[in-house]
Amino acid sequence: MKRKTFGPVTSQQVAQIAGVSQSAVSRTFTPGASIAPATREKVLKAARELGYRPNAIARSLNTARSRIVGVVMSYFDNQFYPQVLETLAQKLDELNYHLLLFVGDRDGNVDRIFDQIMQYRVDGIVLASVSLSMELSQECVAAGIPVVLFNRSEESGIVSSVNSDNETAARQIAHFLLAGGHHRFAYVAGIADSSVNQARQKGFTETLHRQGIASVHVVQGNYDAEQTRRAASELFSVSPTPDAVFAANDHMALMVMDVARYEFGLRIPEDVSVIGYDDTGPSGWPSYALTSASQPVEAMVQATVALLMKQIDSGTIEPEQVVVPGQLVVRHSARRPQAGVVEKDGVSLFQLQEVE
Amino acid sequence: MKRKTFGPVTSQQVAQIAGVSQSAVSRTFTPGASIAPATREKVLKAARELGYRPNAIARSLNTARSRIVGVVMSYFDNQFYPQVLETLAQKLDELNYHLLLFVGDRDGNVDRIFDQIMQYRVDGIVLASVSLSMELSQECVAAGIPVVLFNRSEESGIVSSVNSDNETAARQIAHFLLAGGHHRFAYVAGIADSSVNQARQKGFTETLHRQGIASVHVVQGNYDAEQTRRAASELFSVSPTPDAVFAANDHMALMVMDVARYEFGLRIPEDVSVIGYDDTGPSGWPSYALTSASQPVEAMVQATVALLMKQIDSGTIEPEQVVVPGQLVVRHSARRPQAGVVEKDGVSLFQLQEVE
DNA sequence: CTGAAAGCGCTTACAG
DNA sequence: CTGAAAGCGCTTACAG
Repeated sequence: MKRKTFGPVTSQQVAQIAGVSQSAVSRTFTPGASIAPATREKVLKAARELGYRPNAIARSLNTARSRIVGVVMSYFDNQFYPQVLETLAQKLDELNYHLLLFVGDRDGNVDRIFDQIMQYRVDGIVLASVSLSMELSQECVAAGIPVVLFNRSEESGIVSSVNSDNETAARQIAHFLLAGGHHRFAYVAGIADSSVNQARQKGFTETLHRQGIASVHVVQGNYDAEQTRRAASELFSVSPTPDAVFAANDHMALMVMDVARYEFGLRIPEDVSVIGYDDTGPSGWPSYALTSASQPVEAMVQATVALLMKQIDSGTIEPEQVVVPGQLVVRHSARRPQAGVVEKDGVSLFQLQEVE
Repeated sequence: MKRKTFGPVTSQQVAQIAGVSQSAVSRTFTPGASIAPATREKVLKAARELGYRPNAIARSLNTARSRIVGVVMSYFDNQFYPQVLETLAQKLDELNYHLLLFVGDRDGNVDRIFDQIMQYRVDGIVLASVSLSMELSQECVAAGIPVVLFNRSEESGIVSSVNSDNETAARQIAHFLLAGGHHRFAYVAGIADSSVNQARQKGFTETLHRQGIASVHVVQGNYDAEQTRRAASELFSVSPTPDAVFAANDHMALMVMDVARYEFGLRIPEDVSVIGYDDTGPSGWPSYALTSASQPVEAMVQATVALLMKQIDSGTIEPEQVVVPGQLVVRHSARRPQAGVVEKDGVSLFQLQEVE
């Protein structure tokens, strides 16, 4: 019915040249399949001549395994995410899986993307910077597709997630600032209903309240550079001006530092201390030297991939919430407390002896 | 032979429920196929009930179009690339194409990656931060797979590429620095045999030589943070110290600025001017305010996608070398010349009246 | 170890 | 406009 055009080489063609059956060709390229060394050699030789590569698409159709993982990500200007993406691609590659990338609109228009992902019959999905609606989660479970939320979680607990210990870290930051002798606190929030923002805000403000701080000035940065600029301006415009600012992520914290220094002429940390969350590359740059709660990318990605593989291999989906511990990396953007900062492998960390 | 497990819903199942043939289901989901509205409705209803989505993998097998573009990228810590990736994913998505991401080893071990890419029968390939060997290029042409090199090129001209006008921009930078009254020039090189490095180095040094500058201190940053740190240290350690440094990209330029300021206590631009290339996000941050040659990501990606689509649609591969013009964005990391800097849409640009 | 053949889930001439 | 059927390039029981 159709005519064979001069497309890529097929196993059929290789078989012909090698003088074996098409099955033999297939077996040659299927690890563990039973094939005589001699046959194998003939096939490999012919394959080399023709430049044959097995068609992964066709393979997927039989095996019902695409070896593709769909990844939805946004906020590419926040270094944390590209770093995650790079690591994810590498770790998947090691397992011979591949990564189909989708960029999430910030509007959270997941449904359309989700539809696209599903069409490719991915073996698993990683959602970073976007959350999944209840409905879609259900559908994944029904379809038997593992999903893991990366750096976000869902209350229902119906879908797996990997996070750092946001609330604990935020509490630690509160104690760090308290111990550093600060008095007027501010919090630059991320998108209000994002799970990480909630956990960080909760840990921070609750701890402060418990320690007798009556109020925390909360402004919305929404993980967005421009909004953060405005939020920071507001922060430093109304008096009393804060002497300690915790931004829900580094991306916003760096912006806060720039606004403080270059628009308000404030010295950091003499006039105001700034702390972030993520410990991304730029935070370590001397111009910023941002004190920040680390999110161990390597460990978090490792956990993500492990979760995915476990579910793919077992064929069953048992949601798990993984929490990877992080550390408060102390640099120079915040006044240091007298005690509690320890040196470890060349970096300074804050060790909290929390007595709750 | 095989038993149907409870996987995703198939068109067959939808057909059964809708009481139509499987062909009808297929047509319903094939834009432009001839299908009666009434039939279509029945199918859509059944599809909705079952949560049916056409299997893109199976579709690819017939159409010999995967609607997948393979992208090889590295240097994720250089903001330029994530930005490119994000834009690329979005533009492809608009055309209903998808992006399979591969992370290139810095060793340039393209072959293995290439093999993987080919197995998925991608409709096109974008190589950013990695170049293709002659051999592989041939193989792509033979297989009829469009390839475009992004931000790099190949002498042979056998494969398409998209670049900014590296040499012109570098010449402009030389003139800018000359006009700014600098005398001792240095160049922080990227990987020596990368095409963009060569073009930038050539444009810069040749222009300087032609204007009577006897020597330019060239050090190797190799696009790598740590190597750049060392290179910068060397630069500022041997006297006479340069008063003008052009780094082959922003990523290195930022590092040079940090080393100059925080390790050598130099003031920028009073003691030394620094210029970069890419005009990425961090360059605009007040802490750096890096003067930099812009690479218009949007336009470059647009050109890349256009090239790809043209070749995919036509089925023929005619290599094209696209050069997108950029501009020298003037900020505060380099002394400004008396004349030539103009204000445009809120940014300062250097307009060269080159008299060659 | 090997080949013939069924089947994966679609698309698309073909004949109505 | 519609359905039956061939075919896309593989994998994998099955029977030797």
